Amino acid sequence: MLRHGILGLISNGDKTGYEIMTVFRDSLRYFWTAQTSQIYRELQKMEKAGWVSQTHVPQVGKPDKNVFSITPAGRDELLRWLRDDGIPLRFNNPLMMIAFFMGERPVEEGIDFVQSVRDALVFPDEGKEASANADMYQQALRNPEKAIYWKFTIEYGRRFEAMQREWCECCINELERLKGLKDLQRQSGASEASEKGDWP
Amino acid sequence: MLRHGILGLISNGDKTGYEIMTVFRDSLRYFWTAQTSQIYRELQKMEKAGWVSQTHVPQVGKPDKNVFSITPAGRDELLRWLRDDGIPLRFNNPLMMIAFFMGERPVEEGIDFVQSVRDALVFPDEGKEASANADMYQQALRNPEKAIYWKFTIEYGRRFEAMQREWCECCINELERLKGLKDLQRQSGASEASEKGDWP
DNA sequence: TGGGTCATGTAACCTGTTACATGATTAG
DNA sequence: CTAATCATGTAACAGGTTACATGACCCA
Repeated sequence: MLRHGILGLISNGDKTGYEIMTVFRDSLRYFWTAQTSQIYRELQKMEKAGWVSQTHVPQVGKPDKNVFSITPAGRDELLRWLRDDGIPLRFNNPLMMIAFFMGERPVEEGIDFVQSVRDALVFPDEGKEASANADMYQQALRNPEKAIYWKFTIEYGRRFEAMQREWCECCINELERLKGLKDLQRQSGASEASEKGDWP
Repeated sequence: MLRHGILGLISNGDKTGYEIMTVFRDSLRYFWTAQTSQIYRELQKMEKAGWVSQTHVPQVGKPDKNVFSITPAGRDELLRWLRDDGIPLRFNNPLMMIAFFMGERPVEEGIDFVQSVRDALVFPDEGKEASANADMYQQALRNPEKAIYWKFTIEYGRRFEAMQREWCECCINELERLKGLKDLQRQSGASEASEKGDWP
């Protein structure tokens, strides 16, 4: 996955490992993270596979750099990947792994947990995003066919975050109700209550 | 993550590696997958860490089994994890990685791609789910405080899938519009058109 | 003078995937 | 008779994380 992601970035113009790192950090971070160590390792493997070629560029006042360019074989591989590698729909979600076992803790702490999740959800300011990666936006103006998919991934992130926020609100409501029920039970003896959800 | 997930499962009752595998396969698969090879490896590490203890149980007519039980130290670790390990909100999404570079292909193939994504989204039938893991549902009846979180994770899956389906529909609409625009440009010379999205 | 940016990586480790191996019982 | 279920793993590889190391230049 990362290997092909890097290949896709280089296909939009030659890049150094450092530049690739900044694109992941500033633009793709909402769906993928990558450490420099991993990027440099993948670049070496890609060169061995013949997908990219490397040029050493001496610089003055800055460290020298290694610029990577895509080869014809790399272009073939990029298209093969996009065509043939299938659709990955299920991926591990560590947030749900934790949520699944939250019943081990008291209800009050469960409410705190879901509230922290909700508060941590802040979708990026579009103005900031634009300035963070100005050259991507420049390219987009010249190439609407690529820009449309970049917009799609941003939109996906926006919707995902909205969905999660709504989910948090419903969870908090249900947990508050359960808490109220438990408080009642602690005061009186035994009691029954209707168990109906908030869910549509 | 997986290590603590396994610990959580064992905390709800002693289990063999095989049983843990079936729970991941039948119930947790919507947010986490795990291979048997990985489960057995983690169990050995957990025993070395003192989180679980292992008992060899000879059987007749079936292979012998190793049953794992949680230790007091394991219970402490489970609660520590749930309390202190922070909230993981960003995780790599391979679907978006592919979508981001789909502009390398012709618009028609982009439409096919998004349609395949949409068609591959099928949320599990709740009736089937219930029968797949009958003992979990039995436990849920006796323990509503745990059951509520299990319901939350299922609900998250349902909402996530609905969100993705809507996203696909919007993408298809926009791509069809772009395709129409390109067809027009191919017929006549140059032309302008308003670039406004479907997005709210 | 101290922190940020540009620019490169290595080493060790942890986590996840794929492929292989065994072997009895049971249900169709 | 054949496929699935129960039940255990190992080995090799691929992918991701953490920590460390270097060094000049520029801005406050």
